[in-house]
Formats: sequence, structure tokens, C-alpha cells
Amino acid sequence: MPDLTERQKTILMLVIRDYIETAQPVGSNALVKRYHLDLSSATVRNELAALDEMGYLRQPHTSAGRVPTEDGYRFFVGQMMHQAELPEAVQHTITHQFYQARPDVDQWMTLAASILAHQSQGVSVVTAPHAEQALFKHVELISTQGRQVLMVMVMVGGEVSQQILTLAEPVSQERLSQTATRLNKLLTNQSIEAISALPTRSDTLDQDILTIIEQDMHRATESVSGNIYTDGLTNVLAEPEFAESDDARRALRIFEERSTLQDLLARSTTSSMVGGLQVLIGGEGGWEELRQCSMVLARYGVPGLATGMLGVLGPMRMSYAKAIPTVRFVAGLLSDLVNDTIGGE
Amino acid sequence: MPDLTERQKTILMLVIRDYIETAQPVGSNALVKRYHLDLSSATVRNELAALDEMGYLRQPHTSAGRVPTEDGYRFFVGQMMHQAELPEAVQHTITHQFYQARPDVDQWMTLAASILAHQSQGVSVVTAPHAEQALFKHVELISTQGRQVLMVMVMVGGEVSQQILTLAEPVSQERLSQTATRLNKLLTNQSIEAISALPTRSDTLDQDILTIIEQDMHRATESVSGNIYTDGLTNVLAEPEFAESDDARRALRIFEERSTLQDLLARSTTSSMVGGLQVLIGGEGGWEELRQCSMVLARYGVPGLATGMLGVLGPMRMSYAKAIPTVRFVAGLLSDLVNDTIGGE
DNA sequence: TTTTAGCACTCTCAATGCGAGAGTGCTAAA
DNA sequence: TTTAGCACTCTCGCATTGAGAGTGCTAAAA
Repeated sequence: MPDLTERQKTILMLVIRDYIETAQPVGSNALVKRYHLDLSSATVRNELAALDEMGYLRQPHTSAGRVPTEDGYRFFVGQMMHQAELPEAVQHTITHQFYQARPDVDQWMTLAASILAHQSQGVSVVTAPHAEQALFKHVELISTQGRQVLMVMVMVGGEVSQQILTLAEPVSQERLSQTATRLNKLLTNQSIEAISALPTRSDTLDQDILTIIEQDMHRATESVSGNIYTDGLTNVLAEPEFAESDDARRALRIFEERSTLQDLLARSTTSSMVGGLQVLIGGEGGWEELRQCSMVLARYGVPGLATGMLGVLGPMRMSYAKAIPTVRFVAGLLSDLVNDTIGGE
Repeated sequence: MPDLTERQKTILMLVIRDYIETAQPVGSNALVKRYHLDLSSATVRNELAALDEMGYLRQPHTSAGRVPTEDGYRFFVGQMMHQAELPEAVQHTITHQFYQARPDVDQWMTLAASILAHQSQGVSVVTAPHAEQALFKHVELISTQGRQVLMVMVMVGGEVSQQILTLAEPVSQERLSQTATRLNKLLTNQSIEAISALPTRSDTLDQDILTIIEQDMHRATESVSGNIYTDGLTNVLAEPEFAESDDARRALRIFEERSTLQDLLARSTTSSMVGGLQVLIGGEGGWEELRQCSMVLARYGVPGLATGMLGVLGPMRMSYAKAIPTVRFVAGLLSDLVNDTIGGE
């Protein structure tokens, strides 16, 4: 990599930039003409051959233009990673949209997914903030009809879980409220371990609810991430490389099956930290169906309290120049949001 | 339509059945051979010509087999509409899945969408149960940090809305709880009109929250349907008619943009009643992008209290034989669920 | 009157061949 | 070290062609 001359770097960047725009193999003549290089096509040809040799470019077939390899894209991303910034106007627009949205995690996530998808013209994915360790915050019991009760539980960090319980016999709202009050007093800010270790309650209703809370918190702890939001699924169908093959279908299926997607994100979890940005090129991290795709991922939130992931998927020749700064900016925005609303002391 | 002889009906049904399976124009020879008809191909040919004349079939080009027209599909659906029943085994499986799921509206909707998509091999859509008139049931205020408060509001019928409030100054959880208790007492089972007519509260916190509740209920009333759940988006890409055209993209985009989808469903709302089943063929009801598609729709729930819609979208030659009974069965199941859990007295 | 066999005709689809265009690598001169 | 020139290669679009499937029509058979 250090053995690239300045001129080679320039040419390599231009080739990749051009290919990202046109999706066509780019040849020496076109390159010289299009970018008014002060070189002849023959010189460029030699350089292209060298870059080919070094593995940054390749030819789809003899006597065709050059196309970037995965290594080529990696170089490209490495170069632009630090320089790319979102235009201020766009930053303002995005911030404004968040400001206008209803202050609700669900809305924010949907909005973030939508913005990412539109800005990058790719498929976006956002996970709701999720705590590594579940801490109880509040429970509410609302009688709906007969033996049916709606239980709403809130955890520290803001996660909300609700479910419908069917009790053995009808219970008045008043008694439900009393139970809720007692449990809230008892459980506030407790971890699941602490709750499990609690002695059995004498009141059977209290005990029943307690058991359900425990189960629910278990579920929350086990799941690797919060809810998953996606958008822009159809964007990928517009890309010429997916025009007719069913590669597109297989890739999109991953995004539809939330469990698979969760696995995928979980893998990347370890290697990425809040604020850091991760670019997976050509299905790095081994996901067969995504061999033709790239992902730009970032983690956001408050480490230890609540974090989530967000990212963009596109073909390998996706517009990194847009995707990278957008992901970075939105990650920052969501981090602030988490911090402001459900965040630290 | 009454001028179809029995034999013509039989042949028409066979042609359509075959076309739905193979996606290939079906000719007289193939028909006789495949279904061991006791007729010569020439006779069949005459009948085909007659059906063509009457508008049930057409030829993509001279000297190709026959393909159903929209009228053809309508006849087909009319014939099978009443006879089709889901096999008992499948019914059990589905019921079992609902039984096993976590008792939460969100889970149920996701599950319903998933089942519809898998059974019918099409794109499914399900809206959460939604009341025409919002009635207040319960509100809860949970202090999260500083001036931030999580408000959870439940309406009669089970709809839950949550949002994060930023108060002018920090307020203790105790005071929040008192406000919630007072408001709950005051508002239970009240309609939005009644709430709007209420005199101003002396306590400013109470009044602030009250205003927000009012706004929120307004929002709930205005939206035509609850949350929308979809699944099986990728199924449509597997269909040969969408293999490479970008018709597929346009159709799928409708399903991604929830607002458009909501419009679409709203249109069908009027004409369909709970229990009834509606089959839109070839984008009936005028939605240009869905000209090549069909939808099987049904309404479920308890009229007046909470209803929702569910349905399946596929190409015109979708498997109605699977889609229709599945939609009908799941609609029944969801109706029961609504009735049992959040339903009437 | 209805059904069937026979036949000429039509149209698609896959395979084939061909020429233009774009791009390459190499060599020799600047 | 760069550039001009040149022969070579490979794709892509286009037209041609032949096989196959299916039709409609007519006349004979039931």
C-alpha cells in the first residue's frame, strides 16, 4: 500500500469514483478525457496495469475497462473516511426533522431509518437503543376487561415492554394499582439478579406479576438489540447490478428476517465502539448472501446504559461519499438524543 | 356469464388453474394431455375461441396459448370463493402459533403478517386494531431524568401511545404519580369531545399533561388505521412476471411508504365489512402501480370498538386458492383475539 | 348438429454469425 | 519516463434463421 505513487493514488481514486457513478468499467481513454488529465492514455494505461497487478483493480474480461476490487474499495474508503463531512445545509435539514418529530423512540428510529435510506440511496437499518443489563424502572397494570390486564413495563434506559395478561380471576383496577405501587417501590432500579433473589411475596397477585416481570426482563436481557427498523428496501432494486439476478432477493430477505439480521449486527457489535465507524466491504465478516454488498455501520448511544446500531447497506459500489458522513452524523444525533432523554445522571 | 356451458366453465377453470401454476400461456394440446380430457384438442380449441370472444381469456399474440383476463380471474375467484377451506392441519398449526406467541398486540400483528406471507407466498399487510372513536382509558407518567418524563397513554380498545415530554422544570415522581392518578379519575372512558370541553385545571402540571393527552387523542382519531405490519416483500421478487421489470420496485415502494399504503387501505375500508372478504383484481379501485397485482383483503375485529384490516398482495395470477382461505381464517382468529382481550363487555 | 382430423399459417424464442466500438498490451521513438 | 502507433481481443447490438408450439379453418365423421 505505501508503494503507491501519488499519481497512482490519484488515478485509482478517479477510477473508483467514476465506476461508482456510472457502474461501467472505466478505460484509459475515457479517464483522460473525462477528468482532463495531463497525461496520455498510454501512460494511464501503464498505471492501470500496475494497479491491476497490485490487486486494486481488475478487468471483467480482456480488453475491457477496469473495475475496482474489494481491496480497491477498501483503499478508496480509507482515503475518504476522514475527510468526508455532511454539507451544513443537509445537517440542518436532518436536525430539523428530528426536532419536529414526535418525541418518541419509535418515531425517532423510523425517522433515522428513513433519512439514512434517502440520503444514501441504500437500505438502512437502525436498532432501538438497548441496555446490556436490564434495570427495572416502572410497571403499570391496567384492567381492560374481565380477567384481562394490560401490563406496561419500563426499564432504565427507556425500553418499554407491554403484554396482555390473563389472570385466574377478575381483579379490580384499584387492587391492580396497589400491587403496581408496591412493586414499583420494591423494584425500582433493581437488576434482574436482584429481582430473582427476592423472597416470595405473600400476596399471590404481587407474586404472579413479579414472576412475569422477571421473565420479561430475562427476555430483554437475552435479545442482543432492540427493535429493528429498516427502510429503502426498494432502493437496492434500482441498482443495475441487481436488476434481474435474484441476488437482490436473497440480500433483501436477510433484511426482512429480523432474526438473521440481528445475528448479522451482533457479529459486528464486538468490533465497533460508539462513535467509531465500520465499513464492511463485499460481505466481510462472511455472510454469503451479501458477498456483493457493502455496509457502513456505527454504534450510537451511551455505553453501559443504552446503545444501538445503525447503518446502510448497498452494492459494493455504493456512494460511500454520502453513506459514510450520513451514518456518522445520524449516529451522533441519536447519541445526543439518547443522552438527553433517557441518558445519564 | 350465465351463457357459459358447463364444459366451458370446466375448461376456463382448468386454463386459469394451469396458468396460475406455470405462468405460461396454455394451449389446447397441453390442456387435453395434462388433464386427460375426453375431448380432442380441436374441440377445446373451439371452446377457447369462444371464451376468448366472451372476454375471459386472451392471447398474448396470435398463435400463442391463452392467458386469463381480469374478467377471467374474477370468474375464477367467484367460483372458488365459497368452497375454499383451509386444511384442518394448517388451521391447527396457525392457531398453535398464536397460542404460543407472547400476548401482545405487536407480536400478534407481526405473527399474522408472517403467516399470511408464508402461506400465500405473497406480500402481506396487517393493520393493528384501531378504534373509530378514541376513548381515554389510562395515563401513566414516569420520570426518567431531570425534566424528562415518559408518558404512556392507553385507550379503550387497547391502543397504547407513548412519548417523551420535556417539562419546564424537574418534577418528582411522586408529584407525577399524583397528577396521573387525578387525571385517570377524571378522564376514564371519556371521549375526546368530552375532554376538550373540560374546564381548565388549576394545577398547571395537570393542565399541561391534559393538553398533551388531548393532542395525542386527536392524532389517534385522525389516523385511519393503527400501525401497519408487512411481510414477504421479497416473495414478489420471486414471481417471474416481476423478474426484471421495475414494476416490482414501484409496487413494493407502495408497501414501504406507509402513508400511501394507508390511503390504499382506507379506500377499501368503506366497501368491506367485518367477516366479509374482498378480492381486488388488477388494481381495481384504481392504483396505477398495482395494475398487475391482485389483493385479497378482509376486515377483522369488533365493529365500533376496534377493527383492523389484513390482506395479501400478489401478482394477478397469485394462488387465490391459498390466499383466500388463509386471509379468511386469520381474520377470524384476530377477531377472536380482539374480542377476548380488549373486547366488549 | 357436434366433434374431430388435417393442414397451412403465424409468431416466439434460442442459436448463430457478423461488424462496430472500445479497450488493451507492446514496441519504438521522443 | 512518456507518448504515439498498431495489432489484437472481447463484448454488444443486430439481423437471420429454423424449430416448436399453437392457432383458425375446412371438410369429413359421429
